[in-house]
Amino acid sequence: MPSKTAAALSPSRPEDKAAQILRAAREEFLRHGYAATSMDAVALSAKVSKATLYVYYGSKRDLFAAVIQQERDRYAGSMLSGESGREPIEAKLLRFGRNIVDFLLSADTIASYRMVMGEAGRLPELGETFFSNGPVKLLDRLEECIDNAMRSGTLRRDDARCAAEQLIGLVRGDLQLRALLGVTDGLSRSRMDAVIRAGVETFYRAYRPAGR
Amino acid sequence: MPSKTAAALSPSRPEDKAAQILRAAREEFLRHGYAATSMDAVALSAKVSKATLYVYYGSKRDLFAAVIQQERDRYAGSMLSGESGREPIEAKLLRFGRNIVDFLLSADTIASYRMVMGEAGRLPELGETFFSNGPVKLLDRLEECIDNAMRSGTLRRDDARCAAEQLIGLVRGDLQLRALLGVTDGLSRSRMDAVIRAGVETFYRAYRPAGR
DNA sequence: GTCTATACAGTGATAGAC
DNA sequence: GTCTATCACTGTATAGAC
Repeated sequence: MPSKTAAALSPSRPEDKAAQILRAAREEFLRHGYAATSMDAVALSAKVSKATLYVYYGSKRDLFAAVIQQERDRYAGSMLSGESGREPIEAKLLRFGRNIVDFLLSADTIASYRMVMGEAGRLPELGETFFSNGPVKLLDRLEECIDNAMRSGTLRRDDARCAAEQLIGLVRGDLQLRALLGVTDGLSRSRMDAVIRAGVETFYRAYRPAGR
Repeated sequence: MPSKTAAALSPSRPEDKAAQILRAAREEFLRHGYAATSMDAVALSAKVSKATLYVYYGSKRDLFAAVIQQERDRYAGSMLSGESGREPIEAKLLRFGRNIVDFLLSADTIASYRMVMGEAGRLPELGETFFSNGPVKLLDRLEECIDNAMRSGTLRRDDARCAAEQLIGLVRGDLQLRALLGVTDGLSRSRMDAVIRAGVETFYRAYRPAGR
């Protein structure tokens, strides 16, 4: 009963070892970036030996790719949910804006943007998958909401996709850029909310139905 | 007069050696990022020995900081100039938008954003100086232009700073994000111009004077 | 000031014992 | 499958000749 039971008899880790490694790798890559993260550090953080690590992920690039693949899924959250039909459109837009900015400025999101952008020049396919499974998903959902509002006459009819991009651009302002560059001032709660409210107001001025 | 004349007698390099090193370092850092750039590569590219390199810049971080400091100045360009008073406001806004997007999406700008963002988490003061001497300068100039337009009644009176941020956010759309992530499709000239025109239109809808 | 040569730590990746 | 020990290599930084 050597190998088989030995594996079954280590019950202190009910979860898969691959997932354990992936979690550690994610943390290290997010904190230090790709090039500055060593496989030693990942192995140490995952509490496995480096050789074991290479059993699951053939190379550092493979491991990084797996982390990115996993990261994109965070966008599938319930960012735009909770809508009740009776809610006034401006309140709804404001809620969307706040949720979107909260998400974009969360420490994890900022760190993963930095991580992917830093390597996008050398690993372009990773940037593409991140983009099409991350930001695009968010845009799709927002477009749908805006399209509904346009069809119901709550917003002026126009290109919903374009409007969704514009709403994001407006509420984002320079907040995301500041966060990505590590500029902490100008990111107070009050200023963030002021930017979001002003963005929503501008959006509604441009997209309110004629005569309102 | 050994050392003094010796320096004067190497006429093959009229420019300062420090500048020569800085140029090479900029190129390497922009292309490969901070961690993935070796001092060997910089020395090779600058055609000096590594020891010489360490004479001028005490460490790799110092050299990187010098590159960032230099990079911020690229924003001082004539992005918003060329304005003739008679030009209609919409045409002027469109010109601004095109110049801003052209600048933000240029290969050099994208590379320097990636470079600074990638290290902003570990070298926060660099991100701050880059931001306050780069993007903020652009915003200042745009604010001034919009403020003038608001005072002259060409645009509705409101917070000019906020409006300037919003105009940038609108014309930027997802173009900059795409470029930073290395997503090449969706960056055609025609789509870029469509995004910019739509952004300017939305901006003007929200900020045109009442009754126009 | 500039070079060659090198110290010394750390890198990704692997071999072999268990 | 997992570990320890090690490989070949590259990294930053410096000493010493000129």
